[in-house]
Amino acid sequence: MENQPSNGRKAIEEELIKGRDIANQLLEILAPKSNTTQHKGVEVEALVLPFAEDLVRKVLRSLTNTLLLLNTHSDHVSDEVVLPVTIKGVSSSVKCQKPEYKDESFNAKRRSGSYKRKSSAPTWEKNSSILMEDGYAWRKYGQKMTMNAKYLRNYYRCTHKYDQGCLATKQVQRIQEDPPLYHTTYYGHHNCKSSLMLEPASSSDSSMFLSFSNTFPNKAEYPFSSSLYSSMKQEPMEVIHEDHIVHNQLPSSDYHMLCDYDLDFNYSRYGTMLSSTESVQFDEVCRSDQEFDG
DNA sequence: GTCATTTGACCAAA
DNA sequence: TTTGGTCAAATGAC
Repeated sequence: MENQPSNGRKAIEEELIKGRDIANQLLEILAPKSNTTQHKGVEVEALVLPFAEDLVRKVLRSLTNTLLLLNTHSDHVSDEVVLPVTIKGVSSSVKCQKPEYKDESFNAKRRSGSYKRKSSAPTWEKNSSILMEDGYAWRKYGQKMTMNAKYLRNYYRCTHKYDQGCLATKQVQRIQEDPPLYHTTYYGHHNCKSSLMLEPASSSDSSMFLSFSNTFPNKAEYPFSSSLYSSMKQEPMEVIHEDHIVHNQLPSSDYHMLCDYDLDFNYSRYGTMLSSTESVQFDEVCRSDQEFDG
């Protein structure tokens, strides 16, 4: 970051300050400020949540803009957890290419010629001690035991691969048992409109790039990063907080994850978590080993 | 009925 | 030939 041009650095600082301020506002709203807030219960939540959600969106936008700036003005992000790289022949900052396939080629059973191994260069990689959602709707399409790995590798594609031609995929592999450590590798960029992350920010052209920018560095470096949690159709919601996975049955009309930013302040302190439509009591906390252990 | 996951098979890169 | 990524039928949940 030291090498940022002054205008770029200024813009980054502004974005970070903005994000911090909005996060502070959000914290004030969510923090149990007084008894009056508490005993009003549900009505207060109903009033507060939409505003809180709006603030979170602003925080996310600000932070993703920051990451955009970082990637625009720097060849690398100095972080050992998130490794933005470039797909072979495709800059990470350009919008996604159109899907290679045509509609007619999608008809059905192509058991030949469709197993091309992807480029060995991922778009993003990250290691995380917690399993984080990333703001996109993923559909698992396979799992495999790989060489030199103790655990299954899980393969996910964007849910909108077929309806919007989104070619983004990711692989999640548990690499360590205790403490749990997961390696997530992203390939390609989202060109779908599955996420609130695509809500147009000030610079609309960045949306494609931002689609993967939400893999923030660790929270130690970005203490004001925020978190919403996901809801999944047909599956108990998994929220991992401090090495725990919290399962909640969240009805959801769409297989749509909100975002995954790891919130710095302690959610368990408030006993609730936020989605776009509801807050859910944390009443069950358990460690889960089942998803990636097969 | 619809949609997501599971899982064995297929296929191409290494 | 081995390994890894993807397909698609079977299955299950809602």
